[in-house]
Amino acid sequence: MRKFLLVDDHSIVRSGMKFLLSEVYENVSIDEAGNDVEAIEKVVGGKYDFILMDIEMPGTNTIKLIEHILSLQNDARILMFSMNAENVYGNRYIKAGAKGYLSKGASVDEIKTAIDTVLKNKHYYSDTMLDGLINEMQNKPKDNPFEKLSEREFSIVHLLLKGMTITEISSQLNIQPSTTGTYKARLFDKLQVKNIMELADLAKAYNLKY
Amino acid sequence: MRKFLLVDDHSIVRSGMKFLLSEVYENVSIDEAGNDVEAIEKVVGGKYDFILMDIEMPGTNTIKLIEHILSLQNDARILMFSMNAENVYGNRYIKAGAKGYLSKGASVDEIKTAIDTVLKNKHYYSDTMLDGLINEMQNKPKDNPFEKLSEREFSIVHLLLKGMTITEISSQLNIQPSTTGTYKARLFDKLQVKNIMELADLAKAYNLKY
DNA sequence: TTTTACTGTCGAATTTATTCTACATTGCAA
DNA sequence: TTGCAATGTAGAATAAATTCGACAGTAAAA
Repeated sequence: MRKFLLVDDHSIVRSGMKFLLSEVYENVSIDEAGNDVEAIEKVVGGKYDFILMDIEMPGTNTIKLIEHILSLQNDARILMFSMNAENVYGNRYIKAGAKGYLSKGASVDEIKTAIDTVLKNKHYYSDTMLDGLINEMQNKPKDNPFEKLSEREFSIVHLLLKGMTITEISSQLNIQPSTTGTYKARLFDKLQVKNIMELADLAKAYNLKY
Repeated sequence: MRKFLLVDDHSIVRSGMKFLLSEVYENVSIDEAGNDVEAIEKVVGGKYDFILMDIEMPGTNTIKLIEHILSLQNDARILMFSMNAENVYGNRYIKAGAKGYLSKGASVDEIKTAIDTVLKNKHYYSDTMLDGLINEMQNKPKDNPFEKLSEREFSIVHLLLKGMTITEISSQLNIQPSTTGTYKARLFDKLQVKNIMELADLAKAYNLKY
């Protein structure tokens, strides 16, 4: 009899997953947790063969939760999933020790594949996440990604974060818009963000003062 | 034999709901739709006794979908639900003709209650939504600037907040970039913001979920 | 019932941003 | 000391965003 644990704050999702799992796997008992505290309680109560965890749970630091669970059961097989759009920071969860990441668009079949993969103690990555992973592997990340920026790029970040446009920045710094554009492209690349919103998020995540 | 329809882009949620419903109600056939087109197709194919619909579906104007369905079946009993945080703007859906609104935090029991209520052709409101409704009835000063936005503008805000570009939004919504631009300008004007950064701040200030 | 205000939508013109390539500098590692 | 990688900087070409004027439909107000 294998034991599965579902960690998600949406009871509907838990029910859905439970249904799917019970349909595919025989001889499994499926526990549920609606938040981090419950999750820890469950894991303290006994080891699990598989843990499926939602990434977005209000008031919960999922990374810490992963680490905490792993400290209680170091061979835990955790599969993360997100109900929202593709999470660019998916690899953070892998780094924290999760065995895989499943994104919103996943079909029921893909979910099953992912679970099967993780159950075999292998890693599962959605395609979109693979890119990010490879990228990161290729250039060993410094703890603070903003440290990778040059002076000029850094100042552009600040101006950008103030909501200034390329033209405004350009005239303030007395350089050509194309130059500013180059900086922007370079720094977006270095920071692995796709738009200002993500830049802002990242800045907040590293509590960059601006 | 009653007919239910589930409209949601997450297959997991559909499975979950299906499971819940089939557990509670006997003699029901449950159809699924993953987007607006499928939903319309289903409704055209025959009336439903109950329709459960997710509020957040990419590329779908839920309000329009409600209206469209109602135009096909004017006695349709539609219950809206959201996987995201409490939606302060739930009344929009009621106004459009939905019979009720169920928010993220809903427990399985609450979901059942809601469905039962709607099935009896009565309205169901989550507590948090009631406050908003009462507020509106009392004509309290609506200090929330987002209330001033039109439906279309509102959805643009969301997409914008996701970091999407004008072009991306335009193709997702199947409208011209110039149109999207017009909305953006209008909503920026209504909200008195100058750039996305300010929009994001404002959204956070009024804890607009996105 | 006419008028007015708001909406959803565009096209064209214009302004901005982005991309790509390029080229000096400079610091540092081989 | 050579040589490469990172930097600061542009120009040209291209792509995208913005502005502006317009128009029809609708709901609300007078």
